[in-house]
Amino acid sequence: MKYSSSKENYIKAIFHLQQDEDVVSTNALAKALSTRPASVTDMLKKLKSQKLLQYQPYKGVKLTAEGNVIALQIIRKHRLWEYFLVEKLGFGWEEVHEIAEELEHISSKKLIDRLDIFLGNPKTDPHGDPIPDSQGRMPLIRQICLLELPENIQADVISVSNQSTAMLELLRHNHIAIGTRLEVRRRFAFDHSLEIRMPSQPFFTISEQLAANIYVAFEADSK
Amino acid sequence: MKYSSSKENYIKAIFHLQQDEDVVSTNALAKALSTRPASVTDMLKKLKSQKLLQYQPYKGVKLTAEGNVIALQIIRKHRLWEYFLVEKLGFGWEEVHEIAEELEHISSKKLIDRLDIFLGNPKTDPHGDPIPDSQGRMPLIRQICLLELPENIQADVISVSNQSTAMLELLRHNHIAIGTRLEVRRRFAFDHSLEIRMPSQPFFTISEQLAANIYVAFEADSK
DNA sequence: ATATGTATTTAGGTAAATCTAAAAAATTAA
DNA sequence: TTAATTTTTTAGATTTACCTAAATACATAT
Ligand SMILES: [Mn+2]
Ligand SMILES: [Mn+2]
Ligand SMILES: [Mn+2]
Ligand SMILES: [Mn+2]
Repeated sequence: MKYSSSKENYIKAIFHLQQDEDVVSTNALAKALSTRPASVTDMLKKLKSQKLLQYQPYKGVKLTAEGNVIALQIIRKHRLWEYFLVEKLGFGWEEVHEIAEELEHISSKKLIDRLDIFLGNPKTDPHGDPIPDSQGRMPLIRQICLLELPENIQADVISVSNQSTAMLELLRHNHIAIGTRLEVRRRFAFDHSLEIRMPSQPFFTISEQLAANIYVAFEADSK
Repeated sequence: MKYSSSKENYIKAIFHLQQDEDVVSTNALAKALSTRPASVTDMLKKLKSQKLLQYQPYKGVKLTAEGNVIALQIIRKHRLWEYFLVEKLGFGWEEVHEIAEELEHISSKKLIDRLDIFLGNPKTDPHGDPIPDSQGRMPLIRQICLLELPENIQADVISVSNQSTAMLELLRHNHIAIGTRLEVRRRFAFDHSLEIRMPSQPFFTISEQLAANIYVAFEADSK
C-alpha cells in the first residue's frame, strides 16, 4: 500500500517519539510535526482506520506491527538518501536532512534497494544513525558524537571532525586516537565537561568543545 | 517560488504539447494528464493568476517566459534523474520514466546541480532527449550514425537499429548500451573499423557493421 | 442561416490536510 | 475533593485538486 507524504511523516514521527516513551501524546506529535493538536487528532483517526496504529481518545498512540514496518521503510529511505548526498554528491552532513525529508517519500522499492547496493550497503547514515536493511532490521552499531554517548557504555573513537593541529595536540595529550576505546563516566552540569574512563589509565576530563568533535561507535543494547 | 507536483506536471505537459502546436487545447491537456477537461480549466485559471501562462477562455493556452523557465527546470530534473537511474543504478531505459516522474518534483536546486556534476554533465537522457543545463538552455543535439561521428567528439549512444541477440551480445561485450558516453579516436582505412574511447576503459575497436547500427547524439557547436 | 456536434466552461460536490475557536476530559494543585 | 490548568477532542472553515452533470461557446455541414 502507498501512503501520502503527510501520513508517512506522521508514522515516522511516532516511531521516533516512541523510542523515548512507549506511548506518544497528541501534543508531542503536534510539536514534532509543527502542526496543531487538532490536526493531529484528525490524522490519528485516519491512521487508526488503516490499522497503522493503536489509538484511543485521550490515551495516546502507539504504532502497530504494520505501522512499525512502514516507519522503518521510511527511515531506511531517509538515511540512505542522506548517505548518498554526503558520500556521492559532496554535501555537508548538516545540510542533507531537509532534502532527505523530501526524498524519503519517493515510492519505488526497487529504487531504494538498488541505491543501497550502489552505496555499498552502508550501515549508518552521515549522522551515525543506523540504516535499516531491506527487511527493516536495524544494525546494532551506533555511531554518534561523544557528547551523546550514554554514560558507562564502552565505545570506539571512529573519527574527529576538526583536524586543526591545536585539536590534534590535545587529543594526543589525552591519548585519544582513532580506534581508542573509552567510556563517559559522568558529565558535569557546570561546564558540560565529561569525565572519561579508558582501560588501565586514570580518569580524566575533557571539555564540551573537544567532545563535540569526537565521534564514536558503540554496540546499542537491543532492548 | 515553489509549485505543487500537480502544477509542475501541468507546466511540463503544456511545454511538451507546445512543441507540436504553439497553442495548447484544454482537451489535449486533459488527455496528456489523464484528467478531465473541467479540472484542466480550473487549474489553468490558477496558473494564469500566477502568470505562468497566457490563457483566454476557449482560446487555448501558452506558457509565459516564466512558465517556460519552470518547465525547463522540471525537464532538467526528470532527465538527469533518468540518467542517474540507468547509468548509476543499472535500471533499464524503459523502467525509469515512472520513477523520474516522482523525482522531478524534489525541490532542491543545489541537489540537481550537484547531481549534474556527479553524472559528468550528460547532454542527453537515456532516451536520447537533451538535458537542459542549469540556466535552462537545451543543448543543440545532433543525432547521427556512429559511422558519421567526427573523431574525438564525445557522444552518447541513443539507439541501436538492430535488436538481434547476436548484436546485443556484442554490444554488451563491449559495454555499450543506451546512454553510454563514447568517442571515436580514429578510423582504420583497411576495414573501416573504429577505435573507440570510453571513460575509464582501455581503447577498443569495433567493426563497421556494428557502428552502422549504433546511433549517437552529440552537442553541436552552438554560435 | 440554421442545425448539429464538439470543445470548453460553469456549477456544484468530494476528499485530504490543514486551521481556529470552543467544549470536554484528564491531570495537577490547593 | 474541589478548583485550576493543561491536554485533547469536536465543530466548523479553508485550500487544493480533483470529479460529474449541465450550460454555453465555437466550428461545421446542410
Ligand atoms: Mn536526517
Ligand atoms: Mn518527510
Ligand atoms: Mn511528475
Ligand atoms: Mn526520458
